[in-house]
Amino acid sequence: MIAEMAGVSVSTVSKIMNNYSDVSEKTKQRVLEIIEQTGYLPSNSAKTLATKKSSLIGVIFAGELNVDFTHPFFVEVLNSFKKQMGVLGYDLIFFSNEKFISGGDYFSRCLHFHVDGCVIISGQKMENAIQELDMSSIPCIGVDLELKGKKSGYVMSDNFKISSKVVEHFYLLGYRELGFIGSTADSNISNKREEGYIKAIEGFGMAVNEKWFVHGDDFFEPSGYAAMQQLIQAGNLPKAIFAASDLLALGAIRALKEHGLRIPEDVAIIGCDDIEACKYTSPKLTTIRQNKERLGVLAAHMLFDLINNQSEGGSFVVEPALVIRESCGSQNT
Amino acid sequence: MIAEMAGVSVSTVSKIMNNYSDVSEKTKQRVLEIIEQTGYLPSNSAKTLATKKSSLIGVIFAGELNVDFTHPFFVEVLNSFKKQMGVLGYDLIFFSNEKFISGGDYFSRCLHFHVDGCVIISGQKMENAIQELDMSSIPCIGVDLELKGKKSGYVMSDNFKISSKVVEHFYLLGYRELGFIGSTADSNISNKREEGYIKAIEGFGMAVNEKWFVHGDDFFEPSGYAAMQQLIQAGNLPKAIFAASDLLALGAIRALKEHGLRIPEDVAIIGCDDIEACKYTSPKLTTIRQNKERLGVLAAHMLFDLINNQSEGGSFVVEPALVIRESCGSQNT
DNA sequence: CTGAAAGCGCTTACAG
DNA sequence: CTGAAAGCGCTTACAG
Repeated sequence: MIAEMAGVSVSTVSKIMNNYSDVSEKTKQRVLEIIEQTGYLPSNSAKTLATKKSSLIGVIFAGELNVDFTHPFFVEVLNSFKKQMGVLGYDLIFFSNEKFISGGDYFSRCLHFHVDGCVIISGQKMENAIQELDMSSIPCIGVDLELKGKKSGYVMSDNFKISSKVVEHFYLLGYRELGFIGSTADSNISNKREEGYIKAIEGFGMAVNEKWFVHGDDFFEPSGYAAMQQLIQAGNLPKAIFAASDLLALGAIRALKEHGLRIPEDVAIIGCDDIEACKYTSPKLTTIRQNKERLGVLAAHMLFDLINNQSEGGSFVVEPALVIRESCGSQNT
Repeated sequence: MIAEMAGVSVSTVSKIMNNYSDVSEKTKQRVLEIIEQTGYLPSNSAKTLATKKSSLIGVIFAGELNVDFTHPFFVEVLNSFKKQMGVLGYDLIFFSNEKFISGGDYFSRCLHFHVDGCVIISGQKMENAIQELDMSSIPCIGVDLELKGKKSGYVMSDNFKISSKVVEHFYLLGYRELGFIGSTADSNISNKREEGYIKAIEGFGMAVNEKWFVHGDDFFEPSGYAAMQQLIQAGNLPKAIFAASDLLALGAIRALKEHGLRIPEDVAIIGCDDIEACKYTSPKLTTIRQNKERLGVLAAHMLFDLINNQSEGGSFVVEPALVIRESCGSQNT
């Protein structure tokens, strides 16, 4: 350790760096000064090796069809997560999802890097490696992913409430023939929204017409386009459609426009997420806002508490909000 | 090391893990088998401590006003970079840009984590810490950032060519009154595009009207909106505008629409980057595509070579391409 | 072909 | 209040 320029032992320096109390104020000041001058930062690997703590959080894009930096929703919660984790003193390490050169599932890789905890971003077709991690002693927080392990927790929006807000809005505007565009059946989130949607429709005493429920391969724009095409092909469109993501909604709008259909005059649309793009489309997209910032901050704090044994895991559900723009009009009161 | 279940020494196991040749095939097989069974992965921190190599690449969002995961252009090159780095055997670590709890500039933090190299994403208002890193012996690759250090290099699109393609397209469509929307004067990239734009306009023998050159605070949508407002306020609009980013262009379009102006009939627009959103707007945005995937892959390979001393730094410039959609029409031949 | 030993830069009981 | 020593889990000369 370079800091023996101060003429003290390594142990003493170590104690100072770690804010132990049993050091004389005098030597403490002297050492601190030298540290300041040299811009010294202890080697992370040595520290990690000695303590088994790395101040590193692993981030994992789970699922075979996984989300990446390109995903407008998750990327925003990740952004907020990263910031919050930064002020808590952690850096992030992103695991490459390609098969690691030296092999190794997520769990071994967590050990390998001694990460203090992980955040796992939901994707499609979950691999077993995620389960293994979930069940391990490594603290994990799922985003839109219901982790059940002892040292795990998760955050997500209240998906049932999302759907009921959509239905309520449609209902109040006079729409009675409601359709739905979701993702595949192996998407838990899509299923939840669909289920909630159906419940809400029935709750309002309207009829559920299964023909108007279609599904893409994922949550992206082309899937929305394809799903809408399918609906248009079948003829007899619903008056209003809830798309389980904004991107899906944008795809649907593109298909509608290509067929000369107007939004909202012919078909009203509500998306979900409130990504940036909603504001720039025409018509501007009415949607359900997921509080991405809050999801990220919450995930960070939960993970922090888990790491420091101040909590037992569990979940946090955040409140969604309807954002009214132009894609539903305001007809019929 | 757990693997002494094999009845050999740590040294031997180490040699096997590192593919040294001087090990008998027999013991090698035996050890490999045990490794396979236990799913053993060596501790990264111990290895790093011993070798000074971490197989970690630091990613830095540079500048006080820095880009983050939310930026549609950089995020795509990062995505491609991450994938490529993954197959090369590296994981990524993201430095929190908030002041690190224990202090430390980028250089110390690189030492701290023993990163093998860094990728630095351009932002606005570069801090000195970046220069320090650039000049250090740590391999660095800048994205849209001209690093000059001995162990540094950078990738970017050919910004002059970007501008000349824009002008050529405008010219061929008959537009003669050309405007420009850029970012602040401290953005090197914006300046390059503006400079190239002016040169190209003059090259085609057209007049440069400075009144039609305006600037926002950054490359984001609201800046484009504000800049366009300014132009509209001033009256006497140009016939065609080149915006230095797609987001800037989208903002400009929004302002134009609010004033009842039509695109491209009243004003034609070309953006830059070719982000996803270009396809979903109306009109769909004509733009210059930056090959984000290639930029990322190139950055990864250059960094790899720098790390392995197979190159001396330098730069790579990638070819941009015009993508014609709807925001320029095709009038006047 | 194999292993004992030193070293990487820290932390943590433990003496003094 | 301070320091010597062992240990964290690897790698790398160096002997054998």
